[in-house]
Formats: sequence, structure tokens, C-alpha cells
Amino acid sequence: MATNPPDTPSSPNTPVYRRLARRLQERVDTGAYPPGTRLPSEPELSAEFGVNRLTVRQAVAELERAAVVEIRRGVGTFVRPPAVRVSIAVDPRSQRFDLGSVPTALPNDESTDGEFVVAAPPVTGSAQDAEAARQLGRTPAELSRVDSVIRLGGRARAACSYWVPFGPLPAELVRPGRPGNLVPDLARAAGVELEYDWRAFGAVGADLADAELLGVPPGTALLVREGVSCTPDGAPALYVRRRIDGSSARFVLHFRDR
Amino acid sequence: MATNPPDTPSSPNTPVYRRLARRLQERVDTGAYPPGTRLPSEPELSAEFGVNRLTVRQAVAELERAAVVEIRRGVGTFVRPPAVRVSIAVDPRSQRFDLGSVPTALPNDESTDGEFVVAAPPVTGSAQDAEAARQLGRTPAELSRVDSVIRLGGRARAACSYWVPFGPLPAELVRPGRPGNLVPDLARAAGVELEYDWRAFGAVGADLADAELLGVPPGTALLVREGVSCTPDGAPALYVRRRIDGSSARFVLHFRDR
DNA sequence: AAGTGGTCTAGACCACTGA
DNA sequence: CAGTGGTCTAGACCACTTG
Repeated sequence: MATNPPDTPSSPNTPVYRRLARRLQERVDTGAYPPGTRLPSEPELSAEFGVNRLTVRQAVAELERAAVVEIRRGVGTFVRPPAVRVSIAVDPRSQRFDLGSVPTALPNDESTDGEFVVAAPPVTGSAQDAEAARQLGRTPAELSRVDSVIRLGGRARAACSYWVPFGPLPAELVRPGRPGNLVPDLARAAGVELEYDWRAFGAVGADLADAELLGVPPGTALLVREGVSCTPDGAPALYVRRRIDGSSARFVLHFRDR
Repeated sequence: MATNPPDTPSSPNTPVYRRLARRLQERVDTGAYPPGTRLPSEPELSAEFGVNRLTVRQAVAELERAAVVEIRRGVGTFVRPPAVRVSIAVDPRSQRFDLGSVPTALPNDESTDGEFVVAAPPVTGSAQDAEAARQLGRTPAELSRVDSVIRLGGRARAACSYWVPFGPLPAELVRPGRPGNLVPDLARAAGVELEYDWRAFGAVGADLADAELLGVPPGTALLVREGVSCTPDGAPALYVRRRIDGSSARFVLHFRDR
């Protein structure tokens, strides 16, 4: 009876809030709190477990970040039903991302759907600007940048940043609020055709700016899709970095013929 | 001097901790706190900004979740240097993930590197088990499961779960701590050849179990790679779901010949 | 031993939601 | 309006790291 039995792989001094988080998750896992259920309120949990309300909040916050529960202010905390995520197919042979499934998979009744310019921030020496410059083989001073947001089903789903090795960009193209598809728009502005060079997938927590754009708490897991497009002769012409709400999208690659 | 200037796109009643987070991030962005710098201690920040230490902690916690700073207990809070991430190439034509770059990109001096069995949990009706059953076209009762962890450079980088439509699995294969490569091991146990059917990329916050396995705080952004492998005749034979520490890996797809 | 971040409490007030 | 979660304070003690 020393350190820890196999069923609780924790150090002996696991904080109270984490033990509590585990106990609550157990209730979710075992179905004691089925999906959609409202958890007891914070004062109720506080009383039930004999801990301060702040400790309860710490536990619940972890479960929220782990997407186990959803907190609705003024209403309550609810067990999340299984996530509905948009699948975006990627055909390795055609080298194209098929977004055909997106509009049908989400309620499309909003007239606010589409991609919209957010801003055309100056290209400084920030880490992201430096990365873009590195990927395009230029210096930050040679680049222009435009940011956008993609809305689907009435919600902001993705925050996008584009860097191109020329400038300045036409004022109308980067007018905040302008609807459009930035990749073809930028290709047209540059007078070139674009094809994929590479694309990469990663994951990051939402920074403060992205969190605000996407309407999620800072730190929310975002799927990052970044990459370079080039002209047919192979000159890098665009670096793009999309941050997509992880709970609402996934990218699928099919390897077999169908 | 009313609500908010365009440079601070916030509602008028932005909480103190978020304003503070923004001010601190500003100092990081402008280079006032360069990468590697130690931030002032919590009591110091508390005094400088005239807020309670808990409020400071809330601000710093957001910056940590957004991967802006790294907190080292007993030492201090440091500005994160640009992330070093392992790139894993994916060749759409060969249909294979090229992990050749991994061992060279990370310090490989640890003898603890590799994939290790963690457990062979029973397949219940949990959401993940149900998803696996759906993908394999079976019922949960027909499946076996084994979990593993992949260690690289002396750290756990990925948590993996495998579901196969047969069982029980050989005791030696699922012995906790056993080193090995689970995909070929499982193929051998099944007596079949495996090829990719599809793979998908997503992002989620680490749940409590994954957080413990990977040694990261719950809610940390994880890159999820999941998919089905099948036998040459197209029968689904394996569902795999890998959760990879988002800060340490990215998957790259190259679309041009090189 | 001194300084750092980590946890916990008690209590207060506020903002939001729904009936 | 009552109930929910959101923020903030003051103060205490603990665990960890470094010299």
C-alpha cells in the first residue's frame, strides 16, 4: 500500500482538482452523466466533494479543455455529445483537396458563409513572418501579407494567413470584410498560376488573436495546415497557414481506388 | 475615449487577466522579452500591474496554453524559442509515410527510444471503441485493442491505440512494457498483409489519460492521425488512432517531384 | 535557505441566461 | 428574478529547483 495501484496511475500527491476531474470524467465514461446531461452546478459540486468552488472550477476547466464537457455561461456545464466533424478529402493522385463535402455536411442556410478578408497586417520580423520568408526564400521586407477568416454554417471555422513575395497588394483585394477566395485572388493579382508544392499538418493551441477570430478560448486545439504553392516553373509564390478549429474539421487522405 | 480603438479588438469589459496576457504577449512580440528570457516572477508581475497573483497566473496560463511561454516549476517562466518540430514526409505516390527524418532530427542517444506497449484495455462501449467498431464494420465485442506509446529523444511523443477485428491477442504481444512495432506485430498475429486504406488528420486537446502518458498538461493541442488499414483484398483489418504532441511533430505532403 | 511556481480556501461581486 | 458560470482579492501553505 505504498505509491500507486495500477488502476490509478498517479503520484501520491495528485492535486485535489485533478482527482476531482478524474472522478467526473469517470461519471461521464460510465454513463452516469450521459451526453447532453447538465452537470451539478459549481456550488453543488463544491458541497458534494467538500472543496472550494475554485477547485471545482479548476477540475471542470480541465474537462472543458479536453473537450469532455461544454460550459455555457449562465446556463450550466454539459457533457459533450460525440463531435460532428467535417471531413475534407484529399486525393493524393489528383493533388487536390476536395472540399465538396463541406457545404453539404454543415447547415448552409447562412448567407454569411465564405472567406472574408480580416486585415493586411504589415510584415514585420515576427516569428511567423520570418518562417514565411524562409519558406519563400525571401526577406520579410519583400513580402506582403493578408489575413482572412473562413465562415461555414454561421461560425468562423478557420483563420488564414497568406504571404506573397510581392507588393503592395491592391487596396480593394485586402479591404477588410471583402468576400472572396484569397488563393485565386492572390494568383490573379500576381498574374501567375499556382500549384501545390507541399502541405503540412500540425497542431497548436489557439493564440489570443486566433482565439478571438474563431470565438474559442485561447489554447483550444487547432489543426494547422500550412504550405507553399509555386508557379508551374517551380518558383515559390505563396505561403499559406490555416488554423482550423480542431473540433470541426478533419482532413482525410484516401489511398485506395474506389 | 470610449470603447475600443481598432488596435485592441476587444469588448469594453475584457477581463483583467486577458488584458494582462495581451500586454505580456506584446512584450514578447516586440522583443522586449526575447526568446529564452525569464519573465518577472509572479509576485513581481503582481506588484508591477497591481493585481492579485492569481490574476497574473491566469494570464500566464493562457500564454502557456498558447505556447508563447514555458513554465518551469521552481525556476521561472520563459519565452519559448521558435519550436523545433520533426517533419515526417508523406509521399502521396508511394503511399508511405517516410519517417527517415525522425531519428536524425532528434537527439537519439537514448536507449529508451521506440514503441512500447502500455496496456490492452478491454473494448467497452466507449465513444472511441464505438468509432473503431464503426470504421471496421464490426461490433465492439468482436474487437481487441492495444495501446502504446512512442518515445523519441527520451520523451514520449505519441500515444497510440490499435483496434483489430479478432482476439484475444497473444499475451506476449500485449505485455505492458514490451518494445516493438505494433502495426507489423499485429499484422503478423493476424497472419495478413496490411495496406493503407485512408488516413485522416485532426486536432484535439489532450484528455487526462493522454496528458499523463505524454507528460503534458491536459488540454495540450495534439495532432491526431487516425485511419484504417486493410488486407490486399480490401477487408478492413486495423483501425489506428495516434495522438502526437503538437509541438514536436508535423506531417508534410510533397506534391512535386524532386 | 531563498526564490520559484502550484494548490487551496473564504468571500465578494459581476455578467449572462432563462423563466 | 433566481441561478448559472466568470472574475478578482487576500492570505496561507506546499513542492520544486538552484545555489
